[in-house]
Amino acid sequence: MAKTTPGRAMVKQNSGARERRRHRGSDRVTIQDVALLAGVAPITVSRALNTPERVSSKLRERIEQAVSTLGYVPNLVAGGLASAKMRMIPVVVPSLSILTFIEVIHGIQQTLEEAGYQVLLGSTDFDLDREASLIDSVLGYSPSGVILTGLRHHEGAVRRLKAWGHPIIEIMELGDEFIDMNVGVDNHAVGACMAQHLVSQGFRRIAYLGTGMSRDYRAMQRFEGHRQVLEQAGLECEVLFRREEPSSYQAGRRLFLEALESRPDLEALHFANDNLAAGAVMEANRRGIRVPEEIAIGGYLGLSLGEHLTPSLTTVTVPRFEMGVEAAKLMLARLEGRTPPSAKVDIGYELTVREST
Amino acid sequence: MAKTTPGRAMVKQNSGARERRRHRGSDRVTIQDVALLAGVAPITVSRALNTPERVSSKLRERIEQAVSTLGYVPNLVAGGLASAKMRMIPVVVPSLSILTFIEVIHGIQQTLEEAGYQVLLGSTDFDLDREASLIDSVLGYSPSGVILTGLRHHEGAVRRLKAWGHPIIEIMELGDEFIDMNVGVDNHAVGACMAQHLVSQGFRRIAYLGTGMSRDYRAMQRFEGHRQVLEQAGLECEVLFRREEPSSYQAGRRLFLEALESRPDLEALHFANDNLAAGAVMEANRRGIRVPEEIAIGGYLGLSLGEHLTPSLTTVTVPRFEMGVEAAKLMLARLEGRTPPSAKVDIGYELTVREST
DNA sequence: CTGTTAGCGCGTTCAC
DNA sequence: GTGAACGCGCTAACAG
Repeated sequence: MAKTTPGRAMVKQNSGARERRRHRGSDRVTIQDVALLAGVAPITVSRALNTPERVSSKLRERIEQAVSTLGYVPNLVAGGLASAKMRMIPVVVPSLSILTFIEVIHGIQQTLEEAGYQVLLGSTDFDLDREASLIDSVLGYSPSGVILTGLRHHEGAVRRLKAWGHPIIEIMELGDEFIDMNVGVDNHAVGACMAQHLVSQGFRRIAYLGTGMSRDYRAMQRFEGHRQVLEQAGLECEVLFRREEPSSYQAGRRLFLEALESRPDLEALHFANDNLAAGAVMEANRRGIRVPEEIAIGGYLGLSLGEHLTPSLTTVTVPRFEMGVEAAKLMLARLEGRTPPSAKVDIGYELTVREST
Repeated sequence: MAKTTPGRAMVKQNSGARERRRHRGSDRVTIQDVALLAGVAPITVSRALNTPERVSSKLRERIEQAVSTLGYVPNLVAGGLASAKMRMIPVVVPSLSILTFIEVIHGIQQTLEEAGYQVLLGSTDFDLDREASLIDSVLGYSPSGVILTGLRHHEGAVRRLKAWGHPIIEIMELGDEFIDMNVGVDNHAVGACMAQHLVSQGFRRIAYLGTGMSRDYRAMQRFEGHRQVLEQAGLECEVLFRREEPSSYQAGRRLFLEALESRPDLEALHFANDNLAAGAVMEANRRGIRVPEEIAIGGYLGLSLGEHLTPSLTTVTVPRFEMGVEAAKLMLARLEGRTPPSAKVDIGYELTVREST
């Protein structure tokens, strides 16, 4: 019997493998194959991979050897089912065509990927119902946590999320009624900041120009900050909105021309973001209108473009990439069981005064 | 016995539920709960959800009813394990800080999400080893397919991918040696196209200026196209490279100044992309250098910015969003069992002549 | 068209 | 420090 052992072992191995794959044969290398080769139990392989410190270095080495000779790649789905946790974080944003969200996602992705988490992308087109169903479906992936945009969501979704019990971060906006954690910027203060700057520069006839506020209520919050400052300064609050149109250089150019036409006595224009403001500066260049001598222009975001235009653009800069990084760090802290100092992070903003005002 | 049936049924249901959750109690609603409420077998619920046409409308209705009263959300991980397919497509790109990739991702994401697939984001920082390990780890999610950037990959990764047996699309670049499917643009032709334009405009002293080619070999392919055209025209091929630096408006401005300084007799500048070219135009504006009278500027990409600058930018436009959409469509075709007309899609490009040349 | 049975590959639980 | 047994929730395979 002893002398047949090797042969029998091999036969058993083969037939065992075939047996297991009787029905739906994926020919993937499994933890079982590794265990067989390393001469240990599957669970030991699992431990060697997930909690190496709980396995003797001798076995660990043998297992690592087997892993690399077989080219074993863990089946994260099986692991996820067993442990009810996938190393995955869905990030749900309103749109991927708006640079702001992209930059935040970049920060999130970079930080999470370094820590071994993958980012799942979802976009809602600013529709809270779509957001709700998207949230439901991504929860089906058993993610480790979720990152959402804004503080306003479908009521049912909020209820389900609160019951869910895993880390949730709401980004972009700051407030008191968040689900779990909150990283963002005070939109109202941002709008007020630029308005304050324009007023303090001595401008009196100031207009606020924006697009898309019917979709993105955060743009409306910034406007509200602007409005209050003007009111307190006793100034009239001129507005030019194109609520349905997305922001673009093109839209900025049009808005600029319209404003000049309808109110030629305007002294300063506060644009809802740098895309619009940059469009306005470029239109002014094309028409030979001097900025800020004939009319001043202010934006919001801190797009790198604004720095290079002539005149360079005064703006309120929000650290968007850093916002993503902070959100990811907060997420990781919670995932690793650390208790973050605060569940709410104000990412801040900065008034960047340049030539256009 | 008969009269106790309802009671017993309830008891059984409850105790059964408890029993199942003996060990690790997730209190999630499962397909089992739905089946119980609808009075059918779990598999019927599964079918009603995944292939509704194979279930009688009567049962389907009852099941839908049960689903919504219980608020059942499918556990995609369990389904993924059972079917060896998660409705998920990893998209692996070199960088999320380069707008081009973002726009392609946008097209992919939008198209796939409509079809009920989620996009998993991965970035490699142009490192083929990182790409290889990223590929290995995303395959662990049992995705339905994979989208990769470029045709050059780690050798082992290519081998494993070829053995994998699911749809794989390589984007951005066009070639004959692709793994499974290929959607992209002919970089060599793109570079030649702009060079051809500049030569045909009568420019003779032409320089090619680029950044980052040590990381992104596709930039080098475009340059090679440029070089060949100049050679055939009997012109000298001037170059100014900053191989390590990423592209930015800032880099474009510096490159522009350096070129003027080192070779004041240059007539036209062919920039490796619109970020650089736009930077150059903006620097020219700032210095009062007339474009194209004193020096012409051409770019590549078709960034919307180029259209709004003064002078507006001549460029070779590549439909990046559409490239993503096409890649996603090809993926979907394969996933739905349709055989696409071709495994290779040339997304094309267009010379957009504007004021800067 | 519907149900029964048997896993998918791994990690948790409990025992040694 | 290591292993055996079991089940996570769902679907493929086969039968009726």
